[in-house]
Amino acid sequence: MKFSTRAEYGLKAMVNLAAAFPKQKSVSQISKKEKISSKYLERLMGKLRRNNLVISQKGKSGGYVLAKKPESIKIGEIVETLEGPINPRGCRFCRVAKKCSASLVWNKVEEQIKKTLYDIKLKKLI
Amino acid sequence: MKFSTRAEYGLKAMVNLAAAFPKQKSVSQISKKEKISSKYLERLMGKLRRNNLVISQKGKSGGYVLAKKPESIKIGEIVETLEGPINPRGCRFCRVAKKCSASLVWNKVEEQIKKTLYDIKLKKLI
DNA sequence: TTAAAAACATACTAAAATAGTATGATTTAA
DNA sequence: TTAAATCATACTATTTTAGTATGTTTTTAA
Repeated sequence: MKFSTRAEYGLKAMVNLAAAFPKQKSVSQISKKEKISSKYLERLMGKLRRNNLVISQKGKSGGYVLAKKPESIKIGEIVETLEGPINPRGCRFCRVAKKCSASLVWNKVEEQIKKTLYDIKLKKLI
Repeated sequence: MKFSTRAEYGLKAMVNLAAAFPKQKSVSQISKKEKISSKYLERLMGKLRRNNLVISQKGKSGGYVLAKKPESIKIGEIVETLEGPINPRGCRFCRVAKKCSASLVWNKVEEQIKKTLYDIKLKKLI
């Protein structure tokens, strides 16, 4: 039961952008600072852009800016963008038939994780 | 961010044993009921046994019994036995140096998940 | 005008985790 | 004494994740 490292990488990148906000930062700046493979981070930024969490500017002296203010970006948005939906256990049987005995547990956990992640705003992590 | 299916399988098996408690049940009975590969389930039961959550009886008409009453077995014990410790993100840098910006998030999530899983008792899932 | 530095796209490879199988030994009650 | 159970361990297959490679496109600053 772990988050993937891409969630960690992406979150760190977003914290960097939050600290620079409303100025932009390039992938190479962030990757140096956080010691993340820049090519890998580039791809993660693409996902964040397609999910409207950041805005990119191409060309020399380009980079990324947050698409919204740091205080209105929820950590949950970032994590779910990079990892896919938080869904602690999607029991294949539960969906077609009645709920299984375990679903009470998974649902409760899902609720708690989401509550936590959507309650914390990016600004808090700067 | 998901639990593994072995956690699901193991939990279902434990619910079966809880329903039968204090009688025992064999792996083949449980695997048929829950449609889980019996060989795979066998191995999971081994883990649960080594963690003192169930007691086994070998030989013909053998099987497994819960080692404790269903109302005193916490779901967290089962899940952590099968999946390893709940540790949403063990940032390798955080351990050696100061906390990184993300650790506030992971710690909060860890706390919430553990609270949830250790609060629910096996008896509730029967 | 042009070269450098950035985003963007996509295919590929490597590594790790997970699920599941195979084989067989040991135990015990019917 | 045999059938049915646990137990142990090694192996294989699949899936997910991380990371690399090879470019193309865009834009600005020199």
